[in-house]
Amino acid sequence: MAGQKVQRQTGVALWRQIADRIRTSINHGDFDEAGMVPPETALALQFGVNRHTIRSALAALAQEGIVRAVQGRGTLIERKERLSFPISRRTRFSQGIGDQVRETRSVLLATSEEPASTELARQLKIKIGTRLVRLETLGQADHRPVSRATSWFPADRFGAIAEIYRTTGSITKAFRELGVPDYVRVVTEITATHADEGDLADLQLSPGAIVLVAQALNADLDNIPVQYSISRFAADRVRFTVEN
Amino acid sequence: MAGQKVQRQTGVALWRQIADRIRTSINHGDFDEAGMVPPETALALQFGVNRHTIRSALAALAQEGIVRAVQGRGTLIERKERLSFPISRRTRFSQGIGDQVRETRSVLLATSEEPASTELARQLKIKIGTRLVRLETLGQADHRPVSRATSWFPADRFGAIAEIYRTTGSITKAFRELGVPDYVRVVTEITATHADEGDLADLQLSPGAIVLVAQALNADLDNIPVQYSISRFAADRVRFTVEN
DNA sequence: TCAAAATGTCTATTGATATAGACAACCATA
DNA sequence: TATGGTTGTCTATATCAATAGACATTTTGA
Repeated sequence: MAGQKVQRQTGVALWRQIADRIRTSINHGDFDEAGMVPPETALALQFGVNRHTIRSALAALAQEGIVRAVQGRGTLIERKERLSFPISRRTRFSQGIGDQVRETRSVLLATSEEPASTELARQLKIKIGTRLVRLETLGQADHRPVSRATSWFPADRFGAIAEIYRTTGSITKAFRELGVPDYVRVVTEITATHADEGDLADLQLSPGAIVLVAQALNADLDNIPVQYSISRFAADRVRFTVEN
Repeated sequence: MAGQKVQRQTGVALWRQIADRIRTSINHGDFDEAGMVPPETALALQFGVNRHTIRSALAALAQEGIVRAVQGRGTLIERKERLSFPISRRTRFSQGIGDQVRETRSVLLATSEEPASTELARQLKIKIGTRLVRLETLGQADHRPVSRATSWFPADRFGAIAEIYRTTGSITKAFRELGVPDYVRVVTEITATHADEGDLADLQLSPGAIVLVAQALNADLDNIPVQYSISRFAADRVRFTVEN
């Protein structure tokens, strides 16, 4: 694997490009045998840059907690992870990744009531201006933030959902208490974009990082829409799996 | 929309962060009424940076062909597009986006024959070392590159697929000629990452750009795997839609 | 036709990024 | 314990990124 090129004068510093590539390689398992990253001098040769530039890249990865440099020995890999997140008719946050991590948790960041916009009314198949409950939530796996989501629910049926969610930390349980024994995923739209200000804060990312955006519509068993949500996932921590 | 913050000293130049945000806004339709981007002075105020920094961002977008500055008038939006790409049991490249653009085309970049790696053997449910045909293809919509894909097919059944694909430009037709009247998508894995060197060239992207990566397995009607592919899409040009 | 508003161009200065080289400090092991 | 390989630190220099200000050029519309 000789001479991987990096692009200059593109507005993305070399150290950041290299940090992104090394992080990808770690997640891909390229250095699993040694359990550590190649020496700085080797990386400098490989990427065709100065050793100091490599050091900047590794310092950034150390800041993220991905590697740890030990003088005299080398740079050890501390953590590698990319959770597989299934998307199916029965998509649930905690269930889907439950067998991949020790602990999943969901935190309510904020909630409010607001009238349905044109777009939300179209998605939820209701009239514009219908009152909705909005929930801002943060999904965590083993105490590391994985996703942040904004969800809307018709207020007439689910006015109390925020309070129930706050105590149970589960949408599924909240639905059950409010007379929806089961629900299914109708459609999911997936895009990718750069992390915005909120992503950087909530998901603990660095600028230029990527988020996968999933816009989803859930309906009850009578096919009546019950939830529309926009979830943003740290792209280097998750992968979506669509089973057909 | 006042005072959107940009992050400093993160290895991503301010002009690039701002270019990415403006591109996203354009694709989101934020400036559709005017058909043009706000004045440079207004953007400078909004992002809290110098006007020259805004000009660098707009120059980058002009280079991509997304906007065009006209002295005395303003900066016009030239192009906005994000194709919707359905993922379902019957996912096909050209069919899926056929009604959204005037012309879709698929080009064969390269082909070769190679033995199955451990990973490919696992996916295609064959023995390691089984001979495979590898196809490198480029998908275009209205003469703009949208995706690049690497596909593998068992060589015993599909040894001639490269030649047929080269003339027809269609996997579906090639399958049909080789005795596979129909096929279905078994599973799709979706991730997002930064564009690599090949993406930049083939998809005409700039560094720091995002690609959506879809790893897919297709099987014939007897549920025997016929194709494993890794497709890379320019994230700002497509969106995946999962119908459940 | 003039003025306002917008983009285009130029100079100057500061801080971040990248290269280059040298050497210190530390670890593993022969 | 001596040696080779590794990370840590320092100085110096050149280029890119960002700010600041001034003014020219073009378009639009009052």
